[in-house]
Amino acid sequence: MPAPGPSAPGLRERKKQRTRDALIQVSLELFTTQGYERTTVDEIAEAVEVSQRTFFRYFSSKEEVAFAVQRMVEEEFVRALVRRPPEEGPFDAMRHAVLAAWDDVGDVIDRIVPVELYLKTFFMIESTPALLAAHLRRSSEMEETIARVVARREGLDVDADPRPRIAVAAFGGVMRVTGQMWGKGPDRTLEGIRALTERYLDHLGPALSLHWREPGAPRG
Amino acid sequence: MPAPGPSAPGLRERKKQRTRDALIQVSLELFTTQGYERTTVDEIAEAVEVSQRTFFRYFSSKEEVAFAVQRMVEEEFVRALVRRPPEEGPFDAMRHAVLAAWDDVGDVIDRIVPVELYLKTFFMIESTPALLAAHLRRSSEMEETIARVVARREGLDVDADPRPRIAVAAFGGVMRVTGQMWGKGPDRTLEGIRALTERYLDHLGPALSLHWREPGAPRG
DNA sequence: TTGTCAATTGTCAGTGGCTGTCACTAGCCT
DNA sequence: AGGCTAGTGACAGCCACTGACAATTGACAA
Repeated sequence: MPAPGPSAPGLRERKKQRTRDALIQVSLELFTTQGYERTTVDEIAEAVEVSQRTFFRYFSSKEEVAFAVQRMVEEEFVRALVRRPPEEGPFDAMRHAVLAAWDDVGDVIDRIVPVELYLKTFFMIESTPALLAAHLRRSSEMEETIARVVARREGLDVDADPRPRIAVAAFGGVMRVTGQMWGKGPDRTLEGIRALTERYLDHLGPALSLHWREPGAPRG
Repeated sequence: MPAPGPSAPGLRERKKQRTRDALIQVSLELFTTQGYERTTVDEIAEAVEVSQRTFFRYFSSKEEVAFAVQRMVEEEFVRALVRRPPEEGPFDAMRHAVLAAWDDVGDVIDRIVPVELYLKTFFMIESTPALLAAHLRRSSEMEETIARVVARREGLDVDADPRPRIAVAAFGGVMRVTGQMWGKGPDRTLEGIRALTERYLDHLGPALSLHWREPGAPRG
């Protein structure tokens, strides 16, 4: 019997992982080629050779599978943010975290699906009303998470001081515009969105990168 | 035959309007008392004594009816923004427009449903995932509209200069946080949300209210 | 190896949002 | 009065999603 190292989680577990990956891959492929609405869950299930019921055991909704990869990207960003040195101000930290995340996600994504497919998916999300709505809700949850991280970095209480949430909301707003504009523009590559991120943040930065710890902080 | 003045749009038209208003009122009442998900379209239709099919002829989805009043509020804001004097900077204009809108919407809403019901609806939207998603997507469309208004005011081209969209995104982000915090807080009145709006915008203002027309404007 | 347990899956039936179709009713207009 | 047509109801059907139960299969111990 082989020692169950960290790379041998048992047959059952591996099978599950394979099914999950297959569902993601097939879903994104169908979504990006035929469109999200024109793809039925039955179709996906059939292509992966599982029952429709099983699909819903892996993903609680058709929407969720569309965000499976996106979720990894977001987690990468949060990790990057937590890693930023504490002496950085909130905006610098967020800014550097996004850019660092864009540098690293390529590898992370490639472990599940081709980066190309992820980019197409991202574009599809932006242009499918139902998915755009879901995306924005997810972003908003994300912002809450980030606001808490920022607050912790600054030693503040999110519920007592509105500044973390406000700053993150403004930052998030810019990130969303970046995503939209990237989708509309011609350069649909990872480098493209990274460059755009940098450029757009430059517009907000000069106006917002004040240090909160300095005197003159606004009242509670 | 009575002269069809502006207040006499024909029996058929009036009947339609009454059906529509009834659908809105009943829907919001049911949504806010039983919850959105636990209210079926059949239920609404039955209460108004129309067929389910007719409901969908008035509103393209169950979601849409939930935003019928919200839509009026948004339109009020855009009107207020357009009315702002051109010498005001973008942020001052948006800020004053929101506050002016909060002052006026009371009357506008009351023509259709009690303001009380609208406030309860607003709260319900914030706390129902499916509606929150829809709300955010609508907000994002709203921001695009506003960005164009702002750009026109400043004599800019939205597609050439990213600043209008970025500024509006940041502003919109703060407005959304305001809505959320209002929902979580104790003071669920129109005055409450107006005050909170003012307070939160004060936090962003000092950092962002620079004049774009001054020298030192960022590059393209 | 084999039997048992528990996790995973398939099948089936049902709910609810939403759409197309078609016949019918009722306001409108000459 | 009578034809026209907007608005409606009734019906059938698609699809996302869920609960319940039975069948299967990997895990693990005897």
